[in-house]
Amino acid sequence: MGSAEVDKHTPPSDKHKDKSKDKDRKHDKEERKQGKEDRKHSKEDKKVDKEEKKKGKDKVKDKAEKNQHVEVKNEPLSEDDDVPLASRSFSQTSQDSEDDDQPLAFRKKIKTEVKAEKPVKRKAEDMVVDDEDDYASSKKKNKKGKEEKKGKAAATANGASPTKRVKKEKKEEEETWKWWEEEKHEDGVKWKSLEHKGPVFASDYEPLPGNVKFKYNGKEMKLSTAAEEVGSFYAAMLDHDYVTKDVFNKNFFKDWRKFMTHSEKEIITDLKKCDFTYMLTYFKAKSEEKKNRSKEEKQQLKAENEETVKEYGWCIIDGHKQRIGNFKIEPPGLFRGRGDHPKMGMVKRRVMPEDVIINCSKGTAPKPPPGHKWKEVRHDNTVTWLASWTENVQGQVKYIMLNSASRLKGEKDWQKYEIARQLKDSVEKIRETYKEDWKSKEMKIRQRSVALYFIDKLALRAGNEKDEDQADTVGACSLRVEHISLHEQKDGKQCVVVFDFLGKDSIRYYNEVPVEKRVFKNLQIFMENKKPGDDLFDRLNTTIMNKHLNDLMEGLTAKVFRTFNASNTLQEQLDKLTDPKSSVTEKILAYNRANRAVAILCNHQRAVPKTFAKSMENLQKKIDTKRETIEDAEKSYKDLKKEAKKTGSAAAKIAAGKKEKQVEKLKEQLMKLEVQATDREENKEIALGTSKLNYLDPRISVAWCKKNDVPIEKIYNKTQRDKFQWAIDMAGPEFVF
DNA sequence: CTTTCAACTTAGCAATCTTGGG
DNA sequence: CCCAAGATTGCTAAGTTGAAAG
Repeated sequence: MGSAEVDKHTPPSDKHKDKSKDKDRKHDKEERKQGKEDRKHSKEDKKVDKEEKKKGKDKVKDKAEKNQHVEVKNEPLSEDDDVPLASRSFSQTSQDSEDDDQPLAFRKKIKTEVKAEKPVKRKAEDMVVDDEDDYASSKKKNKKGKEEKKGKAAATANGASPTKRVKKEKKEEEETWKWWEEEKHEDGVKWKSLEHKGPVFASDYEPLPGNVKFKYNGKEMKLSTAAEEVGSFYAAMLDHDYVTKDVFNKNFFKDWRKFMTHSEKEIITDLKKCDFTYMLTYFKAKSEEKKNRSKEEKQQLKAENEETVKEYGWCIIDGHKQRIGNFKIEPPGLFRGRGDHPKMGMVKRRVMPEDVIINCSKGTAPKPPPGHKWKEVRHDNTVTWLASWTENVQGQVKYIMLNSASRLKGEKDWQKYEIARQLKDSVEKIRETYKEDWKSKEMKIRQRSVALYFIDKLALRAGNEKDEDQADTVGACSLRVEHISLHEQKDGKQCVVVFDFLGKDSIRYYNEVPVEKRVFKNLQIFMENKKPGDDLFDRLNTTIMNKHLNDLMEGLTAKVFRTFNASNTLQEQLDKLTDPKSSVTEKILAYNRANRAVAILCNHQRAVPKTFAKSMENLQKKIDTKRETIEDAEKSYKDLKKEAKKTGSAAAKIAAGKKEKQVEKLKEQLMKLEVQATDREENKEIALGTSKLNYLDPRISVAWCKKNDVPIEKIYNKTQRDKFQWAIDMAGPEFVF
């Protein structure tokens, strides 16, 4: 399945999230809203009124606050909305410097501990991976050579060579922990020991210099720090599309007023009368300045960043030092929702230590920044996060978690693909079952089976129900009547279903799919007597679906189909497209094409790069000149050959031979360029990264590389190799998904 | 049962870094 | 050496899922 559909995703002309189409959609939207209202009532006011909802949320907040105890005193959070962003002053810089003294000892200790442990862990099987290591280290050596040159330059400038030192240390850390050869934790336990330094907070707001003005109604006005900070969030976005949107402006202004002083509130009543342009100009100048910094400054800055990574970017989990994924707390700013988000423009508050829950081993809690306290310190080893806080716009919990190269993430990833492979074994039976269910007398079962068919055939997402205060997007279970249209005949095909809806991230999904007659009939029935805004599968939701799936196979959920479908397609396409006799370049094109088939299946799109046309043009130019060069070279080769024949001189023969080789080389270069052009053109509006990172069993790619003598780094960059270390190590050329 | 919550994966875009050609 | 195109990384929003609460 899949491969046949793969190419059919191409809609007539405008398959992509054409943002320009938003306007056209607005009309539909009104209708949908109407439909939604109807739905709401027909479903007996499932959705609580806003008023009530708010109450509910407050309740939740109360509860959360009651929950904070342990190790730290309860500091009642003041009504968050009204706290000016900068009201709690806390100097990041002073914290940094203070922490710098102590942690050093801390850091050192970590290092020696880790080092001491490693040699013991390394076993004989390490030989297997040694190729990799060799390659990596030789590459590093190269890099180091370069670095050293740079380092020298820096040395002359700084009197020291910081780069060199940093590099060396990096190398030491590089020794990999082969967690995949170790025993797993018992169920539910995620770690035995966990120690870290806590998150890094956003730096304090720096008030604007006095000469950067804000004008209201044409008159200069000095804003209070809090109002200025929030205002500057908006100012910085003045060039962005967002500020043309009503919802954005309305939300921003409403929230902004909460940060104003009483008198500011009285004066500033209309966003349209606000003039932020001086602020924007100032920000632009500043970023320009930043760009033009001297080399020394840039190096210095880089070194400082590396220093914070070294200090806060790592944790020790079960005795191993592992990288943290996002150790920085999100800075305050304006919420940028994707698509038509009702909350866009709202102010995302500054997060303080008092908002943050720390999770770690007992007795190892990091110190909060001076003058502050953590909201709570807990020691829950059934979860993987190191710190968390609740974000104020959507009320969601945000987490600090490990990097994808870590054991915790890798093990889960591995397990995910193992489940997908299990599905491969039982998918045929499952398909038989749901096809049988298309005939069921029970509506619920028939809806379920049709939805499952979509999930399986089209790799649609499950499609949870969404609240009114989120962008309106759908997936399989939440499709509405308006999202599909049925055509008995279309382009010479029978029983065609046309899908047109916004999925995750408001990315448009458009697809014309011929389906089995039975499915078609069922859809007709499901749509009977319904309005466009009504649910297509009104007796179905993701919980029902997943429960059913779990009965079919342990661990099976809707998203496993996506993983399975993607990985399976890659395997099939690779088998089909790879010519063992072709060059590495061509093999890589084949790989990219297989990858692309998956991306199309999963609807992973991207905006056409802004520079696409130009870069294509450049490439074409290069190809043309290369062709000319080849022509010339061939001509002179012929001449040389003639000459050699005529004179019979050895020198001439050698010259001819040289020319011949040159021609060959040039031809190969041309081929590479042409392949590159094809690849790029085909990739214009498709994003390969997401599937590569999240859906394709890395062992398929690793095996393919090994089998076809393609170096792994042609397929995976450094980060990806780190993430998939387990697969690189364990998959041999014989692996099949 | 329905709703809410917590935890974790998946997603595209923006910012930043690297590279390679002039 | 410089610059822009291209590649990589960072960021954080938006999904899925299972469990708890109501």
